[in-house]
Amino acid sequence: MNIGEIASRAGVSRSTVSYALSGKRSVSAATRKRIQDVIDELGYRPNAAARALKEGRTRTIGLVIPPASAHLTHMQLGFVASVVEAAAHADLDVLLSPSGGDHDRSFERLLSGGRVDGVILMEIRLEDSRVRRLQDANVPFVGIGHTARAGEMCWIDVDYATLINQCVHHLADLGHTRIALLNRSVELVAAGYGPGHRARDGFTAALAARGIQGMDVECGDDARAGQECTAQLLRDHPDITAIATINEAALPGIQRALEEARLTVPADFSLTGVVGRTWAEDFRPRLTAADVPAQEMGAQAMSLLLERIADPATPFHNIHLAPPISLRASTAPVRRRPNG
Amino acid sequence: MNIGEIASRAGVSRSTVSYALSGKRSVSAATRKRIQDVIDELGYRPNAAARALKEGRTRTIGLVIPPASAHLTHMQLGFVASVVEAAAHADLDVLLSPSGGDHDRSFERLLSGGRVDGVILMEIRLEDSRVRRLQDANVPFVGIGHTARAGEMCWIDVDYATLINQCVHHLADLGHTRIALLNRSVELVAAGYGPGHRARDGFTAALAARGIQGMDVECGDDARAGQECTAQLLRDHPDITAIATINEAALPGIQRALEEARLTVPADFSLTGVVGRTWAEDFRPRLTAADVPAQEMGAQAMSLLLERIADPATPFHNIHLAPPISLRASTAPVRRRPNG
DNA sequence: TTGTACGCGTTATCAA
DNA sequence: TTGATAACGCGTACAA
Repeated sequence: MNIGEIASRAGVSRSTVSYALSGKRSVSAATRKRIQDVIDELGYRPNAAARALKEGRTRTIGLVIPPASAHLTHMQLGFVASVVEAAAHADLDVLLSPSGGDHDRSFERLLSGGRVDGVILMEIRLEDSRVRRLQDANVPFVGIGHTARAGEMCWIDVDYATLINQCVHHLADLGHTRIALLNRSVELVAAGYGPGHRARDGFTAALAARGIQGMDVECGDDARAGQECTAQLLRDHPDITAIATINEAALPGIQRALEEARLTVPADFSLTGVVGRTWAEDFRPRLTAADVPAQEMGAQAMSLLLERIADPATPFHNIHLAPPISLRASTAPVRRRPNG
Repeated sequence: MNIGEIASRAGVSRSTVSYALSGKRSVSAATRKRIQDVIDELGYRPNAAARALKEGRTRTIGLVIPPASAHLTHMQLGFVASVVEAAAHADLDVLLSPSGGDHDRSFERLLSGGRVDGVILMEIRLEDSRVRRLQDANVPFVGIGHTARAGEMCWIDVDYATLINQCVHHLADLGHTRIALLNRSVELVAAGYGPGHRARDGFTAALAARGIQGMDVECGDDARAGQECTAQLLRDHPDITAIATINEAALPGIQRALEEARLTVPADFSLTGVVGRTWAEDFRPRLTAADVPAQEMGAQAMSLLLERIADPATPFHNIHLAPPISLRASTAPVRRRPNG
């Protein structure tokens, strides 16, 4: 079922069929209808490979996700979902590539096989070899997240430093003077995961500004780790009255540990941080937090990418989102605890 | 940077380069090394479109996921992750297609554009027009889930009927006589979502077998809905002592509602069902449940698909998984409640 | 080991 | 203005 088949059945030449489909030459209404009827009848669609070969573009974009994709957070999942949706909207297909290591076959295929017109890169490290590879391969790309050298690429990111900073100020305003930052996993932070580092920076800066004490704890990206870390934290520092976190997946565990310690949120203990919007609203009590608009970010990343694909000389746009902190029900003025 | 470039730089013909790469003809060691050196130096990779055009296969498989991809459950996410991983392992790329409605452009592109060698279809309904479309388009495919006519396609699925049946028997053995099934969302069940229907069938069958009473409740796929449904359920049927569920996303909400009702799991109330393994283990108390091995299922679906692609005449394999119920800490003998 | 036809859609060029 | 012809993109595999 190729264009020749359609042409002969419609009694026209192959090019006429092509022109009728693309509209790059006018075709008489009668002929066009005849062609369209045959196409509808046979369910013909141009072969993607042949078209890509000729046009030099694939109408496909690559989405590079973290390798341990089983552990995608809700926020990351929100990115994936919104990117896929935005792509579908632009009639683009999305090729998924789980990548991380340097010698990644699937990632290399994306780059040098001409499989995609552009790439969206997730979970970027401060030093990320994939960025260099993409630059060298001359593939248009946009990061969700960015490297240490902000100017070297086009990206959209959450301003974790500012947001965690604001969280701490909010807690300090409520009278909290012992605050913990529950960060992402040790491995991730050690690997130079930007949000982890920037959250820490914002945290210490705010602590210094307010002259209060805090501790910074790395925590695995799951509920169990959240529970253990929080329990440990409460044991080691019983005077803590609030936690700020960027570790979405740990939240249910944090909550369980607080319950086990007979601490009610927000009466006895305040909880805030940076999490995806739906997550914050689904949580009980509803979470006072900076709501990351994962949905819009994916869509924005896609439009940045389309712009780059259309004109690779476009200057690098850098979008640093600092969504306002939504006051909900998980923070309250500090209350002196029995033993505090 | 195409094969001709490599050929001329290595001083051989294009076909020699091709043979050196594919190994389908022997090439002298010296020549092969010369070619490989040039390839390594320039980072050449065969153009995917040209290769697909000639070979008639794309080395890409399509993964059709539910459209409202923002609401993927952990289990579904596990499928996606494991499929992507299995594909990467087989050096295949994965094209993601969010589909659901009948007029889905991305889905249609998969079918008739020759973009993929095969398709893995998720979230199948009892009557699913996409199955017919795939059959008509003659695209090898494997379902994670299956339609009402089991024999018409190749699939791998969780035997919800049997598992929920076993859950009820387990609860009945513990003395529970008032049990609720917390199903997936009304919309999903109304749309003919198989697991919802089969879970209900297994539920009513087991109730009848044990001569006990139960109620079947549909519940939205999120924590909030879980909380509301459970609260409502406890209000309407205060004599309920156990819930079985296939609604993973509702679990945190179920738990919150139980807590609010001052019911401790498992002392006052038993909770069980069919959920992804990691989810069951992360839950507190650890969930007695049929652990769906989402990871292995994705990998198995992929190998079924590879088999079908290799030989489309392969008889349809149907794999109905009924993983044993793992006894953990969320079910216990019924305890007469104050008002019960 | 090399030359070359082929797969298929697109588009420049030529013809009517 | 519309239709037909042929070349092109690139890797593969048969014939030489």
